[in-house]
Amino acid sequence: MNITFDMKKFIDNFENSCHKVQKKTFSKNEVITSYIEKRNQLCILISGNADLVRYDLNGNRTIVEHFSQYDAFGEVFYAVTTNNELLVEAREKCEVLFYIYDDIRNKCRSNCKFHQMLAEDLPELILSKVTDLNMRIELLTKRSIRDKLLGYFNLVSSRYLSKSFSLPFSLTDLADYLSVDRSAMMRELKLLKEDGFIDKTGNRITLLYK
Amino acid sequence: MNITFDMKKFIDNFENSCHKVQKKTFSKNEVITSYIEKRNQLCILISGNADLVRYDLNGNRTIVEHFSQYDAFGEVFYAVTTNNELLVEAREKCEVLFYIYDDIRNKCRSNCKFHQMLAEDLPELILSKVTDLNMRIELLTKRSIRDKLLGYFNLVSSRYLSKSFSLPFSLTDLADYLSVDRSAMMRELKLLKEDGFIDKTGNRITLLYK
DNA sequence: CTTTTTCTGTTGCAAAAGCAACAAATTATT
DNA sequence: AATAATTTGTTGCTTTTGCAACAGAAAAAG
Repeated sequence: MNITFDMKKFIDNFENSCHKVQKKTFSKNEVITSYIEKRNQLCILISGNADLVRYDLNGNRTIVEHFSQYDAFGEVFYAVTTNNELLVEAREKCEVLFYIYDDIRNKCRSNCKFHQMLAEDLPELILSKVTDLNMRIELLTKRSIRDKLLGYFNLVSSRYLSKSFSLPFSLTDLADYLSVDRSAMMRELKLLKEDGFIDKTGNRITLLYK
Repeated sequence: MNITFDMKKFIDNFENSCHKVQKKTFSKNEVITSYIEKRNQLCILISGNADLVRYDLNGNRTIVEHFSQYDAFGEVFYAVTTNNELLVEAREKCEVLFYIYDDIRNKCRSNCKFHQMLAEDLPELILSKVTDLNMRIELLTKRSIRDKLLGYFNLVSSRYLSKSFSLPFSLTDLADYLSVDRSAMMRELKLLKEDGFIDKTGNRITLLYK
């Protein structure tokens, strides 16, 4: 995520700040939080990476969002209307800060410097979430697996400023992220290679066009 | 959109407030704004309804978002990475307020009451956008046209608190909103009727399950 | 270092979705 | 009120995607 204020510096100064903020560590595959209850939680990932995953009634798994350092997540962002399970799962060892959203908006405001600063930059924080989600929607509205793949590769490519990059997750996960069948996606990857659009070795992709 | 503060009252008191805010009226099919240039615009729809529409290179049209009274939109919410055209088009006569986002965050803050109030409620405003987009993503990640239709109908149904409702747009537009082929969607609607899931007369839908 | 588990790559077949085209119905326009 | 434009409903055919199943590769666990 693209945050305009200096999250690192901000987080570094956290320790001797507000006692209401909890910092927890999770190991691989642990569930960081679930979006079932209404806790109005806002979480920030300090290290590691994690996925927001939905399991639907047909047994499909969807990676709704992928989080890396300094990304924000939590129920504040999600009006849980669905009866599907929504979990944030650690992909590797993760450190996470837990806030209560109401504390950022109200209570702590006047007395706690930490929450006050966070409140100050809250619009930017949430706004970067919005732009992220809009990019995700643009991907998902592409009509074919091919266009979804190319769209995704373009995003990653421009993020790393390089035509060549490693995918941030496994191909199995990529299929769940693009919301398509894995084997169909593998087939399309092969075709993209054959048609000279990309090169692919393991999960390293090189774009050959433009 | 679900805003927690009283947008109506807020808008009503606008007239004798800040001269930087522009109010414009658009007639049906007019382009309210385009997301090509970087103007950092934030718009609020006071009346009417409009769509954020994307036209891609394959000639597909996608309704990215649908806006009705008091919904917010504009480039602030969208990091335009794509080379596709992104337009907000009026579906009927629309009144729209135009803000510059920076004015809300910085300049006007101390002296203009209107911007000050808006800044105050900005996190809530943006947050409701986030939850909207998340619902949209949930729809788009459904694997079949049937599930997309049912998911969408559930949303509308719970919004109107009724199993029976009129669709807020035409079936042609619904297909563009769900990002599927229109004729395939029509076929699926027929099947949903035949299978006893829904009843349908024109664009009035009645849910027959649960 | 060996075993177990997960991930990758592939395929044949079935199902779903897209495309194209058209007539009928509805809605706008003059 | 007549004409034009758009939307709805339908269908045959084609293409794409999904499903199931499996073998080999790679990664994780013991």
